[in-house]
Amino acid sequence: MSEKRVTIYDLAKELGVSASYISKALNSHPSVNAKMIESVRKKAFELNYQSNSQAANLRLGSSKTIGVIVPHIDQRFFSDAIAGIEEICFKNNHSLIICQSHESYSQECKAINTLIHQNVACILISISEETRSPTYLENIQKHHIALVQFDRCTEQLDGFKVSNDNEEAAYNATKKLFENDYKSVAFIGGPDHIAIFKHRKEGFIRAHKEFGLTIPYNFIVEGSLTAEVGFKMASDLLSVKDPPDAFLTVSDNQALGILKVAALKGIKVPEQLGIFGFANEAFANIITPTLSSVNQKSKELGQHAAKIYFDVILRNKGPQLTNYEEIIKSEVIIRESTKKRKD
Amino acid sequence: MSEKRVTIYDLAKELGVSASYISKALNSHPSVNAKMIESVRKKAFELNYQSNSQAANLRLGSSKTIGVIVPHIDQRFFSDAIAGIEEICFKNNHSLIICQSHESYSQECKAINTLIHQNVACILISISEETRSPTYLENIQKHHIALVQFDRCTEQLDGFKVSNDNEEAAYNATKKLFENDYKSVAFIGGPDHIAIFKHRKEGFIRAHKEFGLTIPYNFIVEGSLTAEVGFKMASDLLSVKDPPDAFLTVSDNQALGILKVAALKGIKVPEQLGIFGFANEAFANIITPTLSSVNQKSKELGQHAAKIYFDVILRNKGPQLTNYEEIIKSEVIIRESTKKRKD
DNA sequence: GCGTCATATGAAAAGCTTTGCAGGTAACTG
DNA sequence: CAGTTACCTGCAAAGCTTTTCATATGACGC
Repeated sequence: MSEKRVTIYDLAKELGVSASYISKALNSHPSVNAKMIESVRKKAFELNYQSNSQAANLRLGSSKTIGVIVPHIDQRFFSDAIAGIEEICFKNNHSLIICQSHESYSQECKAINTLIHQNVACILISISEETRSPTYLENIQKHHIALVQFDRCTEQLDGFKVSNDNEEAAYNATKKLFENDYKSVAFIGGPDHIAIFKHRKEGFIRAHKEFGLTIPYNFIVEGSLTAEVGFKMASDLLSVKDPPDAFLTVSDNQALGILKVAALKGIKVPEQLGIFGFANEAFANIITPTLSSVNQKSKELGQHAAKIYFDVILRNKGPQLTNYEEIIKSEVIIRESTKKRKD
Repeated sequence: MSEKRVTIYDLAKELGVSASYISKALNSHPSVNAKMIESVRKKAFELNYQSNSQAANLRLGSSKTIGVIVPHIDQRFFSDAIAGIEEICFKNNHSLIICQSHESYSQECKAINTLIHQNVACILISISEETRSPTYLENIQKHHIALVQFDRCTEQLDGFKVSNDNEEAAYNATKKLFENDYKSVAFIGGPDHIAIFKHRKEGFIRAHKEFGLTIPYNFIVEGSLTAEVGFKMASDLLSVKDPPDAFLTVSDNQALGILKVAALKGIKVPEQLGIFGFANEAFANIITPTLSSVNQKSKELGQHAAKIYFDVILRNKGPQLTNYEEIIKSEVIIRESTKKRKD
C-alpha cells in the first residue's frame, strides 16, 4: 500500500522516459517542452508524488530552510517576532526550524549544532542571557551559514543585526517622565552584557544629563525581566530615605511587580509614583491603571531580520558586508501610569 | 578557507582509514573499538566536522524532525503548546519545523506539503477555522507520516488526538456560575465545526439540563475569539427584555469585550453580571476585576501531543491503533468576575 | 545528399551517509 | 600446525535528486 515512497523513477517508468528528464520537467527546465511538463505534472499528482527535499538539498548543497534560536518561544516578544519571520520565510518558500535556548548557553550551542546538521541556509538568533562569548556564533559563519542577530545582539561580533532603537526609546520614556513632573526616576534594568539593556540604560542616563540631573548611585539596578524582580527592587528602593517618584523598567512584568508594591504600601499610581514599562505586553492597556510602555514592533522586527537574509545577504554574494545594522523604531506609548498631571 | 564542507571522507583521509569506518565510529558501532572511536571524535572536533543530517536522513529514510502546524504562533495558547512540544522533541533529539496556517485552509495545505517534502517523521496539527474536510490530513497518512491532532481536532478523521476536557470544563464553569447565584447564563461560543467549541457548548447545555433549566434560544451564540465579537454579542444580549446575568465565553478576549460593555452600561461586575473566560490568558489575574477562566494547561498539552509520537507511535509499529485519544484535564479558576456572593 | 542547427532525451556523476557482507589478521585451542 | 574464534576494517550499494555533457532525431538550406 503506502509501502515505498514515490520517486521520479516511478514517474519515469510510468511515462516511459528517464528520471533525469522527469526532474527537468518538474523544475520547468527550458529544454523540456510545455506539453511534457504538463503531463509530468499530471502524473505526479495522480501518483501523489511529493519531491524529497532532502535529496534535492543534498545534491544542491543548500536547504531552503531558516533556523531561529530564541530564549523562549512562549514569550510574547519572541513569538511575535517569529510570526514575522515565518511570514517572510513562507513568502520565499523557505521553511523554519525553531529552537529555544531557555536562556542557557549550552542549550544554545546544542541548538546551533542541530541547525548546522540540518544544513540551514541562515540562522536568526537572539542570544541567551548566559551567552557572553561569540565563539559559537563564529562557528556558524565558518560553516558558510548566514547569520543574523536580532534584538539581543552581542557587540563582540560584527555582522548582520536588527534591533530596536533602545537607547532612544529609553531616553524618550525618561524624558516623558520628567515632562510629567516626576522629579526623581529610578531605572530597573536587565543583564548588562546584553547590548539592548545597556543601551536602554544609556538612554536613561542621557536624559538625565540633558536635564542637568544627577542620578543617585543606587537608582540604577539590574535583574531579570520578571515581576518578582520588579517587586523586590522596588520594595528596596521605596524604603530608602529619598525614594524615587517614578520607575523606568525594561519589561512590563517588572512594572507589574512595582504596581504590586505600590498597592501594598498604599502609594497612589500615577499621582505619587509613575511607572513606565517596556515591551507593551497585551495586558498593558488592560490593567488598572493602564501602563505606559514601549511598543517594540516585534513582528516587524522579525520580518526585517528575515528580510535581511533574503534581500541583503542573498543578493550580495560578492563583497561581504561585514557590518550591517538595522534599527526598528519603537513607539513610546503614554498611558495612565505616568500621568501625574491631568492634561 | 571555509570552502568545502568537511565530510567523513576528510576524516578518513586524515586518519588513514575508510569513510565507512569513520561513520561507524561516529555512531559508536560495536564493531569499532573504543580507542578508535575516541580518536575519530577528536579528529572530528579538530576539523570542525558536523555531520550532514540530510545525507544521513536520506539514507535512513527518516528525518528526526517533527512538523507542527498551528493557526497562529503568536497566540498565547499555541506558543505555549509549541514550547511544550519543543521541550519533548529536544529531549528526543528531534528538531521542529513550525508552520502557521493563519486560519486559512489553503495555507494549511501548503504547509502540509512543505512538511511532506521535508520528510518529517510526524506532523502535529491544530486545524484552521476554515478546515472542514480531512482529505488533506489523510494525505499525510498516505505518505506514511505519523499524524497527531491536538486541541482543534476534526471528528471526521480517526487517529491520534490530544485535547482538553472541553465539555467537562464548560460544564464545571457553568455549574460554578449557578452555585454563585447567577440565574440566567448566556454562552458566547466559537465556530461549531471545530470539535472543541462544540464540546464546550455541550457542557454548557448539560449543566442546564442537570439544574432543570431551559436556555432561551438566543442565549447561545457563536463567533470568533476576539474582544470585538464579545463586545458585539454582549451588547446585543444585554439589550433584550430579560437579559442574562452571566456569560460563559470560549476566550478571555471575548470576556474582555463583555467587560467593556458592562463598563459602558454601568453594569457592575460581578455584582450584577458574572463573566467567565476561557484560556487563562496572562492578563486574566491582572485586570480588574480579575477574570474567572479555564486554564487549559497548554504547555502540557503540547508535551503530551509530542509524547504520543515518541512513546506511543514509535513503540507501536506493529498493529496500528486507529483511535487513540488523550484528554488533558483543565482547571477551572474562580476569580472576582464571578463572585456574586462573598464567601 | 550533406553539413548545420535546434530540439528532445538519456547516461552518469555527485552530493554524504549508513550498513550488510566479506576479507584479513592475530591469537588461541587441541 | 591446522583449525577455530574474535576482532578489525573496507567495499559497494542504496537513498533521491540535479545537472553536465553527449547523443539522437528531424528539419532545413544549399
